[in-house]
Amino acid sequence: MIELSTRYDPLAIEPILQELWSERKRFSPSLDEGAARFSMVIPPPNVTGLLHIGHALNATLQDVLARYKRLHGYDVLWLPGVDHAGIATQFVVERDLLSRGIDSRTLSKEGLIGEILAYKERHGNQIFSQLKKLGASLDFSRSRFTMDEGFQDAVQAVFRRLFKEGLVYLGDYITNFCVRCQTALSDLEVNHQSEAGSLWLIRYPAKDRAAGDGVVVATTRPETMLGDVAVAVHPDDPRYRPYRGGTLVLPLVGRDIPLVEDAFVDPAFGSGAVKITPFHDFQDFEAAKRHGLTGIHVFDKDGKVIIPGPYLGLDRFEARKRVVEDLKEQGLLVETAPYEVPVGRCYRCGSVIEPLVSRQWFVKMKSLAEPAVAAVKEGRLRFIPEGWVRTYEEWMANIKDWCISRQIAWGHPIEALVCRGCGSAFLKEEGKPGDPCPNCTTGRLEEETDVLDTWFSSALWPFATLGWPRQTLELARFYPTDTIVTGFDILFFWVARMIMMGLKFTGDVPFRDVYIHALIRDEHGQKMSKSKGNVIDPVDMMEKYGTDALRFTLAILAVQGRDIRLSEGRIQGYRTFMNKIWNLARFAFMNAGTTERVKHCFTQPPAALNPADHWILSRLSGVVKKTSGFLDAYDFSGAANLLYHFTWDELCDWYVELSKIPLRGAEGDEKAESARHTLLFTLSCTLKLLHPFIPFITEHLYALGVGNLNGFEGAGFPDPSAISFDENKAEDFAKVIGLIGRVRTLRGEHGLGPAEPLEVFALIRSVPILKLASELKPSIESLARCKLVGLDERFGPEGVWWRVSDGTMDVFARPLRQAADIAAEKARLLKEVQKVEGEIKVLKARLENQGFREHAPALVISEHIERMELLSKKRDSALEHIRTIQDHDSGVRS
RNA sequence: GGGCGGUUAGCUCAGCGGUAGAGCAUCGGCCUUACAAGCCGGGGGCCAUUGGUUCGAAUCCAGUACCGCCCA
Repeated sequence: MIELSTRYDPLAIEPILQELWSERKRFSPSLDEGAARFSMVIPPPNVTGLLHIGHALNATLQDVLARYKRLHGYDVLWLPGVDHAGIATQFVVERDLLSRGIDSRTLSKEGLIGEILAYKERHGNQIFSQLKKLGASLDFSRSRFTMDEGFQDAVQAVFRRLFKEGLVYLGDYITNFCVRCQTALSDLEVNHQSEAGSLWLIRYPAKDRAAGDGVVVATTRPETMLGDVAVAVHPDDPRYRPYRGGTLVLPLVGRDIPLVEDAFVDPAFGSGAVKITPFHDFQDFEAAKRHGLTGIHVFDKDGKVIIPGPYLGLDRFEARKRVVEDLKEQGLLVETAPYEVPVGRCYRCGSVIEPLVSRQWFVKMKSLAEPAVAAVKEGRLRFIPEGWVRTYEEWMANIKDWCISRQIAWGHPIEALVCRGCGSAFLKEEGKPGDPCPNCTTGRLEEETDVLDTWFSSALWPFATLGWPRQTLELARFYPTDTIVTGFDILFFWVARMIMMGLKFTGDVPFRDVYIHALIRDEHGQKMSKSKGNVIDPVDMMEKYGTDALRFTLAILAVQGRDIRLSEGRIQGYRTFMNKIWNLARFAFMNAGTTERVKHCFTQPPAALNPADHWILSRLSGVVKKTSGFLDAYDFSGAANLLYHFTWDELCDWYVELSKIPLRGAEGDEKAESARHTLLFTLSCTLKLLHPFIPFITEHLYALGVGNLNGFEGAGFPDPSAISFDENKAEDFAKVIGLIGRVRTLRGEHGLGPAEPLEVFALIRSVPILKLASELKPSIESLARCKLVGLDERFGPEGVWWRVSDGTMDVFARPLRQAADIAAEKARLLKEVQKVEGEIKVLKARLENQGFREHAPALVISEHIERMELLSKKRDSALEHIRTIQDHDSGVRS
């Protein structure tokens, strides 16, 4: 006999299974040609990263899919890996060095890379062991790293081809520059937000006019005025007509600058006149181009002023203070007003971004974006939920060239030679450093020292991890992958770029389905952050409540199209569900006898069935189909909810209780045998259904049941067509459940404790159900805690009873040790009549409505009529009963 | 400024044309030998607001208000 403790202790079984799973390489694909394949790649976390709750959600959902597909017989590859995360990793290591008193700027590039590699050795790949702890069924033998050797080949092959096709170019443009990280960033790597600041109004005197005459310019960044080359106003703005074509004198500098007209100026902003600083503002850069103006560099890469004069060498923010002071002194500062200023900050370190003009590498995006949009339009690739298609298309339609060069040490090198003079670029093999530039007379070729944006390599993830550019077996079998599961925060960074690169370099989409899940917030909808102290650490949760409880919580909360609010209480709540499952198995095993018999019942559907067996198998069969439906549609929450309620409300609360009666039968008793078999079989199917969500407890229990450590290996998903039962019997049985429920309600509503003896009489107007109720007398008496004293098809009992009806069946009950309280019963019945009559009124009005009878579907009308009849009978029964007890009452009194 | 989403029970959320649901919380009764991390029963909602479409709207459409996110 299999014995279990009374409480489920996850910590006692999880480590053992984890160990077993990795030892046996259970999660490597068989590569069996005969089997259908299913593949996913994990969104690679940062190499030095730790598992946070978002990773836990992401990995849980993928694991549900992977395990579900394995149960369905697919040859599954779920491939793990990590991302080198250039800026983020270098940032972390530099901070670590600084805490040890080392300034990374004093190190050579090689020295810094050495430090990063050392750090990676110390802290890297921790996330893999955390993913194993989570039960993620990844094939760790195929782990990849975006900087590993094969990946380097892929990155360089892609760069080379894009370069040869003219899709990569080197140019002087304004880009977002982080003065802390000392590198250019792409548009996406800047977080834009509003911050409290000021709007300054500054008078720019008009040249050759009376003192005090001039144009008042509005700006949020006065320090950049040192590099102003013009002032712009809207062409239709009447306020500035008099200054048209005029010249202004730039304050503090004394340089002459023109007044230009440009429709990009918003007349409602400040004074309606803005300064043009081409080299430190994106809009101004474009405007200057339109007006043929040349820009002036104000700041260097450290954010310090480089213009000779009193401000030389000052930091941006210091320069701002000094400029404002000086303007005030000269009487040119008209006004300072509080203003919400749009500020761009580095998404890694949070420093204020400085737009700078510099020579950077770019990828031309337009021709890459077009096929990527078409792939979605043509349905070769789906977004789930599909609402994201619009966001995707919007971004793709307005896509800008992608700045891919980064001035950091940690990343894939840009293997190119550049001429500092004319800005020409060549592939590495086209020359060598020191060669004279073929395109100009003066320059010499130098090796490019910039590295590629991390996302450049991440964009190749789905195919580079499978061996591309080599034509490997894995690539042939598992590409395109089936599904990618990710958060919407990296839709542009990553998903869109993978689609573009996949199409460009493999000729096919990188995945068929993109499942986009929500971000996790705390229970009040706040973003989790260390500074707020509201972070829920998945590893803590696994240790406290068990991994399955955490996974189940995440899955059941994963509703499409809404943020997930997570509280520890929810996880605690689902821990009780794990305990419920444990005890369900405990009960089943307790009553099962030998392990041989358990194994048989676990794997073979029962043939001989009791009435309750028909019912639970019918329910089970429906649940199997619905679970598949939910999971095929990525409705994780729907599936988890369904399984939760089936397991708890139907299997545990009803079937287990019902099975106790036949299970009391002696050894060899047929009814006992059927119940035992059905219970064990239903348990085994339920474990399979739940397994994708909660792999540890289910595998442990299943392995015990079948007496085989390999658990679900080769078990297969429950097959509804193999479960036979009689649907009519199942439906009749549901009525008997209703009868029991009605007795319980009467007992509860009259405040009668479960120990108080109760007599019950049932008036059932259906012969088959009446017969079934008679057959199930012991079950009814046990579950409703009563004595069933009578069953009749036509007449109720004599005397004073409580009575409740659902229209088809009237249930009478009365306490044995006390008189039935007539006043209370009357009050209860009156309340019921009132409620029922309210409903009848609504139904009647609808049925009498001509339009309803003409337009509503026949089924809906017949349902209304049926319901109306039931309610009427219910009401009549109650009214009749009120009369009966009244008569009796007056009879007693007279 | 453009786009997207939300507003349903005290809290957190399902439902998305045909009788308003769940979990938690709450109230009443139970240690009924699988489970007190449990069992049985109950109460609680003009489905933000205004219009429209429809025989019928929490559900579809439009506007409004508030909340949130993304892009400029």
